[in-house]
Amino acid sequence: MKLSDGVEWALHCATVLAAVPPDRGLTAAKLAEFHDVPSAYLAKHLQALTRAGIFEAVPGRRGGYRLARPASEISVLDVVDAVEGRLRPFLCSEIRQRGPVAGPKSDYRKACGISRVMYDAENAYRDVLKHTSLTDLITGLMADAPHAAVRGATWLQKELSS
Amino acid sequence: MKLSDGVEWALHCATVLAAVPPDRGLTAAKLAEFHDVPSAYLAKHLQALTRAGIFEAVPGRRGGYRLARPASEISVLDVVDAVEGRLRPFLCSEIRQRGPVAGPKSDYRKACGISRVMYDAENAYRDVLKHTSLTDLITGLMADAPHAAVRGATWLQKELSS
DNA sequence: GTCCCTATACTCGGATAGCAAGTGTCCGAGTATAGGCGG
DNA sequence: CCGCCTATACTCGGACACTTGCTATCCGAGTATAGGGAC
Repeated sequence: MKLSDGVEWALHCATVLAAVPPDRGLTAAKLAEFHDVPSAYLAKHLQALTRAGIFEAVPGRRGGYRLARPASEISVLDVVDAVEGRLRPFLCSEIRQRGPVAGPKSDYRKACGISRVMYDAENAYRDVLKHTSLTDLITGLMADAPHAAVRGATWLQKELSS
Repeated sequence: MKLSDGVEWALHCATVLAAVPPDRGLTAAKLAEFHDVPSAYLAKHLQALTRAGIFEAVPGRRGGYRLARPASEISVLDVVDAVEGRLRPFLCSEIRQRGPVAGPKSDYRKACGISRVMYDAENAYRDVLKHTSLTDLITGLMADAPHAAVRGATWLQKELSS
């Protein structure tokens, strides 16, 4: 069980975009430069986020990406699902209905207890991410590393003005 | 994020082994036959479970696998970690300390807030699995599909007597 | 001076290679058993 | 008849190919801009 690196990048990009005025945008190249990650690969994930309706892409010159809705209405889960593709980590293949002791289908009306536990765990995981919004993330970032936040804001202002 | 198929197999095997008397064992081939899965590949996971101290392997003729401790003292998390290798789904690469706005390390004393949320979610996931034991699983299986449980017990008795 | 048209530069978007990890399989090392032999 | 020894058959264990999906990259389609020309 491993998450794509893109999840971390996407979350950081989202916090940066939250600081961009709604009528402006930031290009994939700038976002990649800010985090020092391969821009071509980052672009791939930004596209996925756009398809999911979390980011908005502005084409053409002076284009770029921006949040599709207020940061308070974007959860961490939204971002993770968009990048990872919303596939369940555990998939029950009903092996209890296979082998020499398999019986009629009517014997297995209730879902397999093992899958139930795995799904419960998955839901607990998702709940935590669901109840954390981008604003929560930003509040935390500013409290944890205020100096870095100020430097980031300064850099952003410089990029937007040019 | 995807879990290995072996997780499901391992959990089902564990519930079967829980029904085997402590002084007996069940071979990898028999476990594979019971679930109709490739025995060679299942053996690989059984070895991992043995290394993790959850199963015990009895070598030689009339050997096989059995639980290393009572079913009530084995959690689902133990099995999942043994098969999956206990690697964290999310790994913070501290990209906030990279790029043009990177600052002195003293600015980043506290852990990245993004990683904190991801780890909280992971812990919620693990907690659910941790608080479910093999006995809980078996109780559920027998309640959900009693006929199948009886057939399984009969098959097992036949195999053990021969 | 104002409007329109055209060429341009820059953006996103999807299609294309490379690589690592999971998936699946095999054969060799080790051990309890079963049978035969000797006492 | 009893004990011991040897050969055997069966088990687990680790080493070896293959496939899927993530990682990384590129070039083409589309658009707002900027400049020049006509009115």
